[in-house]
Amino acid sequence: MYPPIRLLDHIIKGRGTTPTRWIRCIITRFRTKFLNAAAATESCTAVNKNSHSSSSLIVDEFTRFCYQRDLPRAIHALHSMQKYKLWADSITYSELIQCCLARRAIHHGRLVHKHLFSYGHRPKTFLMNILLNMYVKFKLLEEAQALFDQMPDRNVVSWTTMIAAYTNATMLRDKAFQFLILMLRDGITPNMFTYSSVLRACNGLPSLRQLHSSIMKTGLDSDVFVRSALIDIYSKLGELHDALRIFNEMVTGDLVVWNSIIGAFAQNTDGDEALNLFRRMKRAGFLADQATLTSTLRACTGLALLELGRQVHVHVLKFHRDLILDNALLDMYCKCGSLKDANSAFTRMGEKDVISWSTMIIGLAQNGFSREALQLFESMKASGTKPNYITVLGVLFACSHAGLVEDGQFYFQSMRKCFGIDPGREHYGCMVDLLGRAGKLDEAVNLIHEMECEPDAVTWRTLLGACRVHRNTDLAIYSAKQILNLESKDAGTYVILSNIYANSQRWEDVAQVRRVMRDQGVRKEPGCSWIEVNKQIHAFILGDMSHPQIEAINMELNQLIRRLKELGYVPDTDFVLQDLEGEQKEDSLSHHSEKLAIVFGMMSLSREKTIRIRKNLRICGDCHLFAKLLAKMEHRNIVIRDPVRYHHFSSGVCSCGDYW
DNA sequence: TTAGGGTTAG
Repeated sequence: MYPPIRLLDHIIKGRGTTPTRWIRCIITRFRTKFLNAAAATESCTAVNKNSHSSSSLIVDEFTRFCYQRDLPRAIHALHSMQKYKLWADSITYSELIQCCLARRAIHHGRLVHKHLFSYGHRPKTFLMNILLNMYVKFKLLEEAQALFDQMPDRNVVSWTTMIAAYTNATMLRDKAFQFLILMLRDGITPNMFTYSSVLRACNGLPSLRQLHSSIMKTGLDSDVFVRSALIDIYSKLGELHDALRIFNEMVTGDLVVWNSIIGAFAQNTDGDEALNLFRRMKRAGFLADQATLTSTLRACTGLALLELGRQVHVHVLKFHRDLILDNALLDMYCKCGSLKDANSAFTRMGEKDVISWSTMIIGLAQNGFSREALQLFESMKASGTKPNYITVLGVLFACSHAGLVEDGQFYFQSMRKCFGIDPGREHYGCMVDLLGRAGKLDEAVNLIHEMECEPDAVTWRTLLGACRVHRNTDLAIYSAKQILNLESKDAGTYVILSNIYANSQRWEDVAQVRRVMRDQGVRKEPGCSWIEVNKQIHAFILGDMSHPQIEAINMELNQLIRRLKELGYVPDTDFVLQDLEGEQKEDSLSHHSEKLAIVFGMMSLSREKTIRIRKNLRICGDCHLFAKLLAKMEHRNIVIRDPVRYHHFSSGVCSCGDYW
């Protein structure tokens, strides 16, 4: 027998002493934890031998059922106690309430609450806190608040429970701060529990810095919970330097703090740093858990590192099924453009939630399988999973990227009625895209004017993109001006505007745009493409000659272009964003970063391997044509991921059907 | 004896 149990048995059997009910409960609880329910029952029976009154028997029986976690019997016994106006001790009730929580039995929880307050009886603060926590965990904040208002004595736990409750309710985060102030006015000192909760409620740097300095004064910033909350909130507010500084100041880690900092970089699209930290963590001797792997997968997803992602997948298999991790794995395969792996991961999932379905729908749509995405959406509805804001966005995205105008309009018009989702700015954006791509520019403009919320720069950029495709100069200039009113330093828009003027030979306007760009210090982000070869990431930037094999790559590229021209390839110079002429125009196109990356991939990877490229800007028409023809001529599979979607090139065609 | 931090889809 576990040694402390012997000692407890010694106490229980008593040598003449009768343990108080409180001690007996502790013993029963101890036995439940370390032995089993039968042993707990045995110790209750041992206690009962000393009890003679029937009321004591009823209470003891209730106690036993509570510790055995036999909810129906415990509730049944509770009714008897209620009839005889009997009460058990606080710890027994706390066991019962925890049991109600675990079984999601709110009805029984409310019954216990009623019992505790019947006949003018008032439970201790400790027990009221347990009840408070129960309502919070059931997300019944109004009931929690009502109970809190009734409490004659509120201690630091009562206040912290409410603060944590409001922090978790995103819409009510301001209340968490108000409660901290009220708590201080009430003379209650916050502790590490309070701070680790309230930190997440900070919505801006000033409030965070102020709170951080109060925490520093108490010295509680050394607490690991407070520290990881600090790292997390600084990174969520985009202050990664502060997050990393707090992390580095730490003397010893624990796993969650590592997870905080890895998650911070993975979410802030700095996957490289996240992966570096992951390696550092492993060197420091920590074993990754589900949260670590989820963040690591997200970093792979952001960087489109399929091979590394597959390695993480091997680690994932060592763990029990975890829905969040499974979803991250699914997204990784979708975003790395490997739909085959994504499909098998999706099929193998034990449990699927709205995120799993949405990830797969969006993944299919982005990879050019719009019809399949819509079919999956129908299966999702049939499975009983309710679509949300993002699911519908994925569905509309699928329609707009395949020119399915009627389907898109149907889903858009029925989303409120069928799924109870109000169309947001992003849904309108998808519709503007859908109509714009299909050449229905007037309808797209009308829709923008009908929007229930203000259009933003993204909405206008969508329209501008459609204007470029359908060569509507006037509307393009109008859209560009709308964008620049909202975002005066948007480099891409200036470049497009100057290009539109150049195509219309309006050289004075071109000069004017260039002048504004110079005066405002606007610089266009250079095109950059990445490719993973032998676990190394190779970056190609337009105009950058630093890659060690750049000369060989350029020679190979020029040769390929010559051979493609013999087969009828004509560079599409419409995409040149400068007012250059003839040969020069063609030359600036021929060194777009994705072309360099593709050629490098061809030189480095065996023919059966897919060449996978990720790039920071959208692919231009000329590179698209180049990739299609090259895929055919060289019998290669090429996948290019741009910031919006994927292009799978094979046998001279692209999965996007030249519609993007 | 009760309360706290990190992980997934646009």
